[in-house]
Amino acid sequence: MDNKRYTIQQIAHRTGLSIHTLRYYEQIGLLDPIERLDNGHRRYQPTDLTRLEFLKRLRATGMSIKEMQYYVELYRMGESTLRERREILQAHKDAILAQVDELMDTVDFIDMKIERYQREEADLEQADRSTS
Amino acid sequence: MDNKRYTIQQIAHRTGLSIHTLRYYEQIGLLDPIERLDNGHRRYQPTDLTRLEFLKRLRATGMSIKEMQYYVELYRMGESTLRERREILQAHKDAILAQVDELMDTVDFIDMKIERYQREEADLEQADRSTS
DNA sequence: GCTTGACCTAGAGTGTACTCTAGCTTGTAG
DNA sequence: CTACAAGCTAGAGTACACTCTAGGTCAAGC
Repeated sequence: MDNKRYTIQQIAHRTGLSIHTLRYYEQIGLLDPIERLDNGHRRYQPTDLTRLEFLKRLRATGMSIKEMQYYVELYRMGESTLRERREILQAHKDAILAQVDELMDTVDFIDMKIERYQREEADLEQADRSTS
Repeated sequence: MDNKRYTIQQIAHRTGLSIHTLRYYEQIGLLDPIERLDNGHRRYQPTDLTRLEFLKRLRATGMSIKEMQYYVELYRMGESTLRERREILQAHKDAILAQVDELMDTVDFIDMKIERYQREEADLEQADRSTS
């Protein structure tokens, strides 16, 4: 059941990445060289899709391309790098949690500002009514 | 008590923004023109600091410079834009909460991967012990 | 009077991550 | 046979948000 193959277009749809980006990711080594048909067209495998979904999550949570390249490089080196890869993931998780903290602080901050604005808007309407 | 003034360097320290960035933010209109000494040196007021801290939060939570410029423009137009400013803040808050959801999903995802790695590391050690 | 350090402006340069273009090949449908 | 869609490569271009440089002014300290 690992025999499915996808065109670059299908992968673009499934991942939400552009065709350009998919070729770019392969070029910079985030993906292993993709299997080709005789005419040179790429045929992606399910494992490529899995990798892309993982990479997409890392990117979306602020990991840089450079860091992802390093991670993938370790992955290629095999099980001797398991520990370092785990440490990278743990560090990234910590970074995400710190991000969440900052985001939630700002949510509180914005909430206060919104409340202030709502009071001011109400005051304004009040003033309007009394002058009309 | 609104009579304090700060040099650009002091503001850089307090906000964590670089001197370059402070001048840049003023140039693109995120700050109102800063008060100057006779020799042309900027003297920042507490209100400038407040604005910067607000802008810094918006940036850190993913608002683009363009959006911030628009917000500041509305602010300059006075109370007639209160409602639109509130709506912008509410939309930004929603965007932040969506971001937090995605971040937390990825934390779960990474946690699973870390656990898997830990099991694999343990297995490896086991194998090591039995062959040594 | 000279050096030093903080500041100034205008404009050029940088890093990151894509994103697009030109020119080409190939497979299928009419 | 031709048109068209999908794909290919190498390399150029873009958007964003800074970041830095060159060349200058100015005030204070030795």
